[in-house]
Amino acid sequence: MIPSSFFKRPVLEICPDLLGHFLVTEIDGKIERFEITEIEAYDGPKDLACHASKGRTARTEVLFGDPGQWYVYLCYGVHWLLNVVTGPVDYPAAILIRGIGEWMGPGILTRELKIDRRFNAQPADTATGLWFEFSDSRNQKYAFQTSPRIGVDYAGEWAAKPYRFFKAGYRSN
DNA sequence: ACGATGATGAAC
DNA sequence: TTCATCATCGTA
Repeated sequence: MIPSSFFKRPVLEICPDLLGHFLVTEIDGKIERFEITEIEAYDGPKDLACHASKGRTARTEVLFGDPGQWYVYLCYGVHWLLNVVTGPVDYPAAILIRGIGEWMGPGILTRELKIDRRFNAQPADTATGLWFEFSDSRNQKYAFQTSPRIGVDYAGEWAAKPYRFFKAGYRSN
């Protein structure tokens, strides 16, 4: 299991290290592993695309909390989106999981993995039934590319920042 | 290109 | 309490 300490550092530093490793589910005793192929960084109070740019509210409280916890919210009233909170401590940032294995798209993967608000503010560990694992060693590096984030055109200059990370060949659009 | 569908934050 | 907005997706 990837320990919470892995997430206790700047989000832009974590993203390249997380690609290629695994998101793991345990549902009804059955364990499944999915390679992480596409993610996005949401980086702090000044990032207009980050929900925490609205400040500390009931919804964003988890972003200010412990690194390594899940942040799950309902998007467009339709899809649950899965994020993991990153550090540093008291700095509101997170990584959106956009593509895993065959499932491309942040709303599709949560539907397939039965992820909803039950996971919000829960730790990413085996007790929760949703966690990360290193594919080989924690220092394994995988080739990746970047692009602007998807669906955040409203965020001004922040919309153009290359905060989307994806493994080569796994670009979903 | 557009509608579904509901939580959220801000205004009133 | 009302209103605009929104880290998407399937159908057309």
